[in-house]
Amino acid sequence: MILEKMMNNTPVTLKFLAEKLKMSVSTVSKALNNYPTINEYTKQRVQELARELHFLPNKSAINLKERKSHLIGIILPNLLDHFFTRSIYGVEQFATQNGYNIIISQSHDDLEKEIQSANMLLRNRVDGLIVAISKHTQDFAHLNQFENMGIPVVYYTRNPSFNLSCHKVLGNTFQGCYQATKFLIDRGHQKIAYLGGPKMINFTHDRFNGYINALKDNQLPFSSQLVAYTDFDPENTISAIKKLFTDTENVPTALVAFKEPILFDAIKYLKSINYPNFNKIECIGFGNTSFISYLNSPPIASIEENPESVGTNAIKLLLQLINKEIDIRNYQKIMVDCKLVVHG
Amino acid sequence: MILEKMMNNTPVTLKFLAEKLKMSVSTVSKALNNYPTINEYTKQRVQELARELHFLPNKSAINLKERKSHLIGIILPNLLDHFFTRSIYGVEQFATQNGYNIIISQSHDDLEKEIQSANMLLRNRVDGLIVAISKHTQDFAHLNQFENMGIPVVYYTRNPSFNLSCHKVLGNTFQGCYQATKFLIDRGHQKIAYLGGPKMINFTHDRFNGYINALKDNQLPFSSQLVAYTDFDPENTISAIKKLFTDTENVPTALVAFKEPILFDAIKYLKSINYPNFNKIECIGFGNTSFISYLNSPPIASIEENPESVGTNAIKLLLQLINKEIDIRNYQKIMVDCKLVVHG
DNA sequence: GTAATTATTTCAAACGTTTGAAATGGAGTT
DNA sequence: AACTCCATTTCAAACGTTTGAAATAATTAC
Repeated sequence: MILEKMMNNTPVTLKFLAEKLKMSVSTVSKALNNYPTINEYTKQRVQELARELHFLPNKSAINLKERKSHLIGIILPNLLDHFFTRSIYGVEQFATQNGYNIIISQSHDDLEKEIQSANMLLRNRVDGLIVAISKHTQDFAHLNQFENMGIPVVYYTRNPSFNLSCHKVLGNTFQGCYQATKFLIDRGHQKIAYLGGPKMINFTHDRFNGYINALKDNQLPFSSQLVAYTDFDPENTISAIKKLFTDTENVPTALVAFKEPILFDAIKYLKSINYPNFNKIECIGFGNTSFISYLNSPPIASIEENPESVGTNAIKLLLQLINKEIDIRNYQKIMVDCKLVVHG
Repeated sequence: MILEKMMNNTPVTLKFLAEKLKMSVSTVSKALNNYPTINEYTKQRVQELARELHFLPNKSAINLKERKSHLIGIILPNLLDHFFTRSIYGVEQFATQNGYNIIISQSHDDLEKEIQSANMLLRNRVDGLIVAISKHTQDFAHLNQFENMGIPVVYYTRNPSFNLSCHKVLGNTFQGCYQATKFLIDRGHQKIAYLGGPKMINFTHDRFNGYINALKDNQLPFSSQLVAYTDFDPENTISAIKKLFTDTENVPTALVAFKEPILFDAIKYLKSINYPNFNKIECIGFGNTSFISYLNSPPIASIEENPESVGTNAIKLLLQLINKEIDIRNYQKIMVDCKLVVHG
């Protein structure tokens, strides 16, 4: 009879177990949750039957009762950037360990999609949100809704550039860039170029400062001729590289770049024009892409941003906020150090 | 008064709206769901207040009532392989359009983690599952649970190699490999090597067959000297390449490889040993990696596997199964064609 | 003006849990 | 025999929706 019930897939609920065992639903519930007031023998009987019938508590019911979803929302620009996929790994691991599941949504760097994602996650009543904002996010109404409803939000990596009060977990991009520049200085370079990224991404400036400060701390002069900016469009990178390497007499011998794909575009171009002393130029970029070993003029080192650690820090902070171990208005800022990885 | 209630974040529920409007909960519910029996004016009033107070229906409650979670589970080996992240894009788009959210879990090619993921998704009562199994999955008990509970499962890309009855969406890897081989033949190559992947991945054999058939259809002889197998370990790729290119008199002039990273390892090695006529060798691999443009001995073409389309097909099939437009026991097999992308 | 019809709203149960309060059934005490 | 006390179990309400059936109000027909 029990088997029969299983077969025509009537769901196995507390009520069903209770009927089989001829006891009340609450006894069954409490037995499964190991309440001290329940008799040991009763617990055994209940747990045994539950196992036998593959009882799975219905999460929707629990969530409704507990007014929790046990869901963490993540909004990020895309899953094609390994920084983000690696960061998810850190989030997922820690979240799962603590009984939360994650629900990922890509904004594709589009504000409209980001708003949609936010609303979707809101409808799903996520217990918290981790977000790397799109390039175009200036207005935060769709994200502020969460805090207004008491749902904590942690901004990570990409975050509001103006100092909006919010929880942040960031790569210590200043330190990373400082370290890379210092490394090149220690190798004897005097003229180190800096190839910056889109100015609208908030940490662009921090990286530049890392570069500047390393120069200053080592008594090297700063020259604006050695600095250029680009974005992810290879054309613009080529223009920037022309400024730095060909249309100048202040020729650099080393280069620190905003991000590896940009650096690769730069290297590709220099190589394509047979730039004199090309293989003397030492380059470093943010990223530590796994493909580096296939390049045959690879960067000398990479600035590893430890995305897993950024993710882990973000979820840890978020869980503290959810559990009210930290007050939601007591805004936190966590920096995760970068690490210089020397190749070869 | 209304504002006050909003402020101390009492949740805005149907009941709350009903009280404000002095009508019953069911009227409010029906008004929001646009029931024809509800008076137009009433609908207006309800919808206006709902908008004003940012009413968001509680999904847990709806899910409980409807016995649905509106959640699609995805289990895949990892998010670092662009094939998978691109496939997710296809899934996400279509799922969202149809009112489903996706919840992604990585197995890291570990059976134990895959089992955990499966159980987690089961507890969350996903309405359907899309899965690319781990390399080590031989036993399917943890995945069969879903169908036993009436939850449809679509295997995609990686799927049970023996012809287990199940729904499958696969890249037409035979056709892709055939096309690539044919392309090389048409360019005049007579000796085309085939570098295969791990034999435990089910579609390895299909690719090989594509290669073989292209040779046969074009009256080229097959030689086992021109075939070698490897996995993702560069050491093994080097051994395979030695067999194919150096320890033989039957020297190939072209190469079809199982996957691009493997092909890159091969190219890197041949280059490193200054293989004679290196730049005459024409290579093709599965993948169409975005990094190809940075290589300076890039493959002549890529076999684009259209992961987005694989994803879209998987979710479309899954939704048909969920909606019972296709019987769950009426096992489907969908092939998604590859496309040869010629570089340069 | 009453009955019949139609439009609209409300009732009430259900989905599957959790949990404090109340009830039950002994055992131990006097 | 009546009482207290404890262990254990059950009751009942609640979480926020949905939805068919029932009730009510408004309109039309005769």
